[in-house]
Amino acid sequence: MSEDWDLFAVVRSCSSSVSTATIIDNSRGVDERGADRKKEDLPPLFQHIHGGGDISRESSSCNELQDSCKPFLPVTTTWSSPLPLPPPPPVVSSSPNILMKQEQGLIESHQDQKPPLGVRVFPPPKTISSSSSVFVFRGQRDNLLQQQPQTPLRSRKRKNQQKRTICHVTQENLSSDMWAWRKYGQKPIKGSPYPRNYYRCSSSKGCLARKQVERSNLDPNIFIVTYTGEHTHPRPTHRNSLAGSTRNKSQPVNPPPKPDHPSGQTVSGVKEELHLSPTTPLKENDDVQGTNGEEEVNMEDEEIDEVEEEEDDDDDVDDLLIPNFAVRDRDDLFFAGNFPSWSAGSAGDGGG
DNA sequence: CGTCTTTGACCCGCGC
DNA sequence: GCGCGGGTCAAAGACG
Repeated sequence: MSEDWDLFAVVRSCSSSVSTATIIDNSRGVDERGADRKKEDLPPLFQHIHGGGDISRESSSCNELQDSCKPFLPVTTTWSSPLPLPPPPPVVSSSPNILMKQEQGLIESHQDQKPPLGVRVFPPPKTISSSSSVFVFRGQRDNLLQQQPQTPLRSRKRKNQQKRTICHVTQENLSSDMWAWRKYGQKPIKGSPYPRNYYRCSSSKGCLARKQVERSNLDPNIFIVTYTGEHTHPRPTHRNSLAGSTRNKSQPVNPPPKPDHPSGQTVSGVKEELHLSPTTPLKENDDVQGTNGEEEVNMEDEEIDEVEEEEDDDDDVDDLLIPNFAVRDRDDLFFAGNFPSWSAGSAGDGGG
């Protein structure tokens, strides 16, 4: 039962088979998990979980997200805005419509618009549409950027306070993250048969970037990756192969803490795919975005550029809606400290 | 030796 | 104000 979670430990490395990646911005203020949760087979392409709007804008914010999700980004850049969203503010994901509790089970495909192949569009969650639930993250972005010096020992900015970027990825993509993550906790989530794993960036000691990985109760094949905080260091060109990096072979993966799920859904059936370890060394051809692999995802860099700037203006919206494809190597820009030159390759990941 | 994983406990935010 | 749940810390063990 818990073996599966070993996979979660897989936050990085692995094959670069980026096929399914859903990036959505969610706010934990909603409790829609009961929704129809229609679990449809996610297309081999990466899915986009949010209803329309200017992708350019939505994708703007999440710098970190971009970075983290980048690996998940498929080369296919399909986008569609099926939802008649109101004129999105000049900011990133200010549209409540785009926010959804994917993890909660709000996933629904807006087939009406017939999104491009591989693209999954989700209608604006009715519940979430309430500004109350949607804007829980308001003003957090700033905090994140400044909280570093102020962050108490336990920077537990509540859910509604932290900027969170949610990505839905398949197991395959799960490990496509180039960042070095270190697991620091695991907790059973109420309402979900699967526990949530907590990772923090181990590339740098002071890095505030965190990552949560949990299996979607809707589709066990989908993993919900939530990124929080920002990396305070340049993106590693290569994963540091630390001492215990590859220890997933026979590790007693933390068993899924008694599934709260009434259904008693078993994690089995997915374990097969879980063999990766969060610290698995990155493969050369994997994504190694630090150097050139990122190039693969470069589709509309320029567009991204614009968006990024816009996001800057936006204080209210901390939620990041980053379209998978939107993610590019522009990440360097979003580093807390801006490392214009780290792109050279000597990111000093080892602890730069 | 250094780093990572696992696990229990603690702390705190949020809802009632 | 209380309880629940989530997020984080810290210690022990394990691996390369």
